[in-house]
Amino acid sequence: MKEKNNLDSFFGQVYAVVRLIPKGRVTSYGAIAKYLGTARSSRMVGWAMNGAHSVKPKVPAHRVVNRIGLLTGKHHFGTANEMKQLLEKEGVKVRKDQVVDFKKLYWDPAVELEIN
DNA sequence: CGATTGACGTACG
DNA sequence: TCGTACGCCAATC
Repeated sequence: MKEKNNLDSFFGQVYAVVRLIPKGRVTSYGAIAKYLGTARSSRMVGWAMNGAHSVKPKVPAHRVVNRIGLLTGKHHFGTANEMKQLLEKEGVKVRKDQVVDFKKLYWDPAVELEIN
């Protein structure tokens, strides 16, 4: 059986925000955590993504990277190249497991969603 | 039930 | 500026 999105849980909120990430954009775990009000629990965002593969619709976890734009979670996609391919496919260039022009492609929900 | 780990981030030296 | 230590909270062993 399948569970609901668990939007009532911290994980569900993370999934919702990640799904709001525009194509060709990337964000960081801390940005999401901060948006949810748990900036100090940035690690929990990573844990939430751990279950992202079990959530539908699929969560574009490949758009979520660490603070320096490094594909730290690439190893969780099954294949490391998978994450890189997905990012490049959406227009995000990846160089040595690191997002190119990350600062320019950075999408902060705490800002983008606020001005909207 | 207790200790360790973890897809991070910030603080301190 | 770079390297190391600590904190956060949940899940796993």
